[in-house]
Amino acid sequence: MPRTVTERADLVPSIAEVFREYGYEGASLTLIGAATGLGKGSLYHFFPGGKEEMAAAVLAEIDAWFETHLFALLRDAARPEAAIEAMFDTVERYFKSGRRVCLVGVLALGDARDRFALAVRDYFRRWIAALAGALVRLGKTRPLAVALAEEAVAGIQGAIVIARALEDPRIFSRTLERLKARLA
Amino acid sequence: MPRTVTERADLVPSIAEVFREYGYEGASLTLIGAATGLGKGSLYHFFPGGKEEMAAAVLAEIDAWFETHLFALLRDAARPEAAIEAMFDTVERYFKSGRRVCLVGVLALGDARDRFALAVRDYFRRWIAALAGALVRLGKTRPLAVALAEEAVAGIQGAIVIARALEDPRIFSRTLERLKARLA
DNA sequence: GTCTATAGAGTGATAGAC
DNA sequence: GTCTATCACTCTATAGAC
Repeated sequence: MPRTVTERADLVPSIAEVFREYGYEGASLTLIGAATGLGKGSLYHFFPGGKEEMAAAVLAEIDAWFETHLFALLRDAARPEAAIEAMFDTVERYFKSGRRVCLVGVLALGDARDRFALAVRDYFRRWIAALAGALVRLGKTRPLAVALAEEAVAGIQGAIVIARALEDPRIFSRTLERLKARLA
Repeated sequence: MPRTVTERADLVPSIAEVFREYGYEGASLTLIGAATGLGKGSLYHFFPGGKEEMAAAVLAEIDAWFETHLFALLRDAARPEAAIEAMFDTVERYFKSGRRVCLVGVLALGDARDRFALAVRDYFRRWIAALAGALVRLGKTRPLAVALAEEAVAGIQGAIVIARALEDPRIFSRTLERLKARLA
């Protein structure tokens, strides 16, 4: 049997897509095995905690991605205006115009929500806080900035739901444009 | 063996809560049996198509509820302004300030989405169309009315996600207030 | 007897754990 | 790959209303 060395980190993106497509309950180890090309034995070698540890690893990776590609930029940008503009572009591309769901949002709605409640809450809190901070630096009062940030982040999540429901990616892009205009 | 006569329609609300709480995959017949107090025999007597028929019945009931309590009012109201105001009140109460998820939205995101795609698409289409119609009668141009209706319905779905994620019902009510103001 | 509502043991398949 | 638990579902049996 060949010994093709695999890194745990290399598995996470494949596993993430299975969770996104089938949800936490629907993502069976068989599906995850097929997506990664690994047997159950190998999967348990990398993730002794089983399915729950796999989902936690996926969540951590998503969180890290958003932290570096979105939240940090919103917090540190010299020009908050440009950072907000970039945020919407990044979101548009990341969620593939609503064809790709937000796994964090799916977990928030689903039955496994209690298991990942901390990570889910933290992700959305930090997104809203980072966006609100950028808006404050744009000259908005703090209460208004927080309100607008909440509206934008909720709007993005809702746009994913509606785009999937109507099977129409254009409504996702359209909604993002409107949300962007609300922040200006 | 007691013969306590049950109506199929009486079972649907209990089954609905199981689907809402556990999702389509997570809602096992054991859970549904416990929630309804019925054995598998009875469940299959009322729903020969099994779990899928149960979910379809739940979706149909939700659809009918929204049709009479929301969509019809938006379409027929003499005063569209009042109907829109009432819509937000009804939504606030129906979703229990975001503590109760929207099963239609959950199904739109989940893996069983293809099975119920028609019903899900129809529900959101009719909601957006009814709200847009009311906005037109309020004097908005049709394109603006459609844009605002899309934004409001997506915003409601997003507010549910965020309220669940942050475990904070107040953000749901707050977001609904802001969405209402956007339509005025 | 017949029909309807009920219960639940038993089916094979597949789940996640190891 | 092997394990046990659980899945959706089938089937037989039964009680009572007509």
